Amino acid sequence: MLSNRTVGRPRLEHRRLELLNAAANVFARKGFDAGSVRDIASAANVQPSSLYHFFGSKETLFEEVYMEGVRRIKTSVETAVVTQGRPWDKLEAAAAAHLTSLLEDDFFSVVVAETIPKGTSELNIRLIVHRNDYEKMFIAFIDRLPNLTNDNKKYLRFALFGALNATVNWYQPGKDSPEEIARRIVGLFRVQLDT
Amino acid sequence: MLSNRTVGRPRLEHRRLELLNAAANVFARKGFDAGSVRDIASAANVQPSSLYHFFGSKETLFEEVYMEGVRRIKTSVETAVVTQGRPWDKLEAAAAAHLTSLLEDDFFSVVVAETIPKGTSELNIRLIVHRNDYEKMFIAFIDRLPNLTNDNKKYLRFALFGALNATVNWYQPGKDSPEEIARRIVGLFRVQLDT
Amino acid sequence: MLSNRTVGRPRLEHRRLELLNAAANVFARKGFDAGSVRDIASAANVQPSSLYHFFGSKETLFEEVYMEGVRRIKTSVETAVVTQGRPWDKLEAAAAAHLTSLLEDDFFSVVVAETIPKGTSELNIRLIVHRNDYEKMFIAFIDRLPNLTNDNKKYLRFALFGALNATVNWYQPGKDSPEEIARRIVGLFRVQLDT
Amino acid sequence: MLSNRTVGRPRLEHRRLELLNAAANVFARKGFDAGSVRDIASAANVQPSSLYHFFGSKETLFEEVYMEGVRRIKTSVETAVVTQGRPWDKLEAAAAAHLTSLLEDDFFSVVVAETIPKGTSELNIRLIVHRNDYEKMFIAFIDRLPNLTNDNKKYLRFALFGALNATVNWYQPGKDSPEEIARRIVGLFRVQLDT
DNA sequence: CATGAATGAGGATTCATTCAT
DNA sequence: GATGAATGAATCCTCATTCAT
Repeated sequence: MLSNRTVGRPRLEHRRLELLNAAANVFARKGFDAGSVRDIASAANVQPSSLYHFFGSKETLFEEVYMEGVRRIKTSVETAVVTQGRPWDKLEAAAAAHLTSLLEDDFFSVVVAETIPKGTSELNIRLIVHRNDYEKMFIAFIDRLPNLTNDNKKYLRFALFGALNATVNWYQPGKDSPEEIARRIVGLFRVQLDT
Repeated sequence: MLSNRTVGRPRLEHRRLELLNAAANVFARKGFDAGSVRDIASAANVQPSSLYHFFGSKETLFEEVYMEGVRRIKTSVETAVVTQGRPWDKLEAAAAAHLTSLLEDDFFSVVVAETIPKGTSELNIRLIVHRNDYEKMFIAFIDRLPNLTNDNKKYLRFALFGALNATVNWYQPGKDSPEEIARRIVGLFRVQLDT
Repeated sequence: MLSNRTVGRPRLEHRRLELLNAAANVFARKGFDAGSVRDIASAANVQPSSLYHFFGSKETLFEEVYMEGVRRIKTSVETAVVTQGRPWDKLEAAAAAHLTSLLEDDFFSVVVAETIPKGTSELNIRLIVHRNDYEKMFIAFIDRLPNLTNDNKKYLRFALFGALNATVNWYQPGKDSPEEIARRIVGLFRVQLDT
Repeated sequence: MLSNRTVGRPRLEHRRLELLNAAANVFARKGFDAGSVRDIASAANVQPSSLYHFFGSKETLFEEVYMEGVRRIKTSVETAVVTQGRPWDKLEAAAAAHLTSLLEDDFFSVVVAETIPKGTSELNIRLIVHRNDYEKMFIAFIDRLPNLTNDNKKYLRFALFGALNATVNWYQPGKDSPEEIARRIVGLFRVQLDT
């Protein structure tokens, strides 16, 4: 027989996730500054004060959304990559997974893509750590590409990330799919070097 | 020989420009939402109410900063490009000018680079118009590149803009110069086709 | 016997009513424009921001005061009128009740009497609706007066309302009572026709 | 030959009158509190600071408008009255003139009719003095009515003023004319006593 | 005479957050 | 666990007014 307190847990986690979802939604649409605690609470059909049972502050709430976003992209990229053997194929698959997360309604990932933490506030520094955690994966993929100088690898990484994350600004749902976009963008870099 | 009709003006415009500079500075560092009118006023050693002598609202102030940013990048790109003859060289020179504006202390340009207007607020729609005005220039350069399908041109444009604008997130003043960065990034796309 | 379903409520409504009272007081003394949210808050020993817990805006707060004012006059007129049988007596009793509300410390009624909504702002249009709701009662009393043409009824109504509401400008507490004033004013119109 | 300084005067007075007109217009439409100095200045195509060449403050500007309003109604009532011989006819003519000023686009008179000064602010006390100056005229007309007790006279005055000034709230330009309205309203009081 | 520039006080409202219930 | 109430600081902006030019 299970004890009561483990029976109660899933309920709790469920509530937490609801709030997190609402927060992701709001932050993805409005950003950290313009997305208010009130917005989030009302999106979750809850009073603002209730949020503080689960999250210490707006900042930590944002951080949790951000971390969850990183986790999700990471997972989807990891999954996508295993089926590929050749380095450039791996990179392309990773890019496709990255874009799919970003462009198809996963608000958590959108928050990660749109929030480029700068400055030296404590929050931002923590966000950078989370983000790096993810970007390391890409660095690894790029590292294994053949025939590239270290410098080229560095610039390829920056350019690829910039190009991929910018898609949120021009992507149009009906048209080219995230996979297609990934193929085309990676293709721009790939042709010349993958010989 | 100077014309008479602008005598006296510079003084008047001077104050306006000071305030505009302060605003550019604040908006570049904090963004539209987090950059408050108070911040800007105190950066200009002025009372917040004084700003409203020159600008009708925070939004129009931001818009003016944005427009000035667009104007500056545009001018610097136009200037940089004339000395180049071959299409890829033109593009590289344009990218270099773009990055120089962005990365070297020109807050106006930074505002343009970091503000990617989305959504349908009236302000954002106006910003998009200003921005398109500038991007058209780049489209023209890319259009003249040889041996590229229309699709490739489209993706090249999106990827290049994404890669260039993302530099603000990782650029470090002491290291590679904007020109060098531009050369490397354009180089990633260039090699294969520019033969 | 009290029902259970409102147990606990009075406490909650109590606070709201306090604020409404403070607002009525301020609006009655200074009017809508000159009566500030700060005035009201400090009259209620509360922070201005606390008002927004109960009322969405200064306008809706005012509207609630106005509606409550209408409700109170209406109730007092309805009560006063039932004891009277003859049409002119009914009208006089109504006028007396109207003036009593207006002149004796009921800030809510004073707000109604002093705010003559004009113009086409959304607030004013709503106020007119509330006011008409009340004036309809008087129209009914006047309608039942004998020996009056429709035109005379119309002018009697306008003149009587004008005369009654203007009393707030000259009424002096120690002197003629509201009832006496009502009797005299109605008497001016009454003599000739009530035969 | 006229000296220069008397030649210049009319110009100045003309300007002053323009500003006064603009102020009357704004105050009539919005009232003292909601009508801002900016509103007035822009209605007069002038900078706010320019107003202070002619008027010491918003309050004194309002007071001048008010005084001018009183002067105008007074004049028009005086003129209207001379052609009448019988007391009730005089009163009716006065009421007609009063209403004509009020209802037909004379913003100055409207300000007087709509501003019922209360309270003990210095401005309001001065306004009351101006207003009394005018009301004395009406008191005189009423005083000469035959067969009325003093009390009746007092109430007649208050009621008549109330009824007349309230017309601004329901008057509709196309319908009954001010003269007609005056005739009807005075008629309500007149019939019974003018025998 | 007119005004552009500036101001400090105050306008209504929203903010993230706390806490007793 | 949830919330209604409250808060103080901050939000953008408007106010009437002053004064050097």
